[in-house]
Amino acid sequence: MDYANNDLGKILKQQRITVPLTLQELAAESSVSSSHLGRIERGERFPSARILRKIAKPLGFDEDELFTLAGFLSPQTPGVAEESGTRYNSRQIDPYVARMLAEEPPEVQRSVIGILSLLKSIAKGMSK
Amino acid sequence: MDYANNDLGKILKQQRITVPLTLQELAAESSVSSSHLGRIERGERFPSARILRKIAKPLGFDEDELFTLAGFLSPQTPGVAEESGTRYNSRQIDPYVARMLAEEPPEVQRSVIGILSLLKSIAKGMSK
DNA sequence: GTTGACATTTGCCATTTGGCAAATTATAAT
DNA sequence: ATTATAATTTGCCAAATGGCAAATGTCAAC
Repeated sequence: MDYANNDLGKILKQQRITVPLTLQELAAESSVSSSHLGRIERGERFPSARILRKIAKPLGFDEDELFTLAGFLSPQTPGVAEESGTRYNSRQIDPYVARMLAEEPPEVQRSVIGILSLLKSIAKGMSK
Repeated sequence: MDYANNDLGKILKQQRITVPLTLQELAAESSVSSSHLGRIERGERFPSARILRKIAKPLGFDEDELFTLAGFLSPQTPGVAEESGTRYNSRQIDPYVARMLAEEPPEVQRSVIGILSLLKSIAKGMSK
């Protein structure tokens, strides 16, 4: 029924009023229909990422700021943090190895793992 | 008809294969149906922000990394970074890479780095 | 009051998303 | 080979998104 848990709508409306803009003006600047914007503000619709992105600048929000408000992005962009979910292994990464790997861009890091898996599967095949 | 312009699907599949995970395993870890994941990979569906968020961690992506790849976030938006505290200017180890490497004994970890350096020196030689 | 110009809301609809279950396609194992 | 089993794809569907146009509200000048 009444989708009550509506922070986002209120925040958006508050910001629009503060700017100030009318729904139609915001619609014009963001290329999102005013009817849709209105529904979003009063919580009848939930904006997609595409819509959020369009209205961010006219409202003076940073994109990621809005994404976080919408719950699309977690409050803090995680660093190297580990998370529950998958069983954690007792072993750790050799500090020297970690330092060397950390200097490589993510795609290289992943390629390294890819090669490692490949070598392991080859080795496994040979022993059999 | 064929939605060809599909970077994201390929990237996602590539990463899933590299990890490696099956669609069903990824489905289990992300709580997204395997059929939907499959369609996303081959470009028949486009993932919403909610879905992207769910699959980020199992695939070893940062959330904002995926959002950027999906075109939801403009490139190089500095997450929540520019604020006070640690600006993590330099690189880090990809969580997935960390997890995989941690399962290997130290000597294997070091060998991996050895191979990496070797490859880099070869590449360097070639470009000259 | 009435009129007119804006602003917001509502009705209706096409399109998209995403899940479930059945069908199809690999992949082993005997 | 022939099963058995796992993995991927397809068919179908409910729910949600978002736009357009018509309806309703609001507020000023007359």
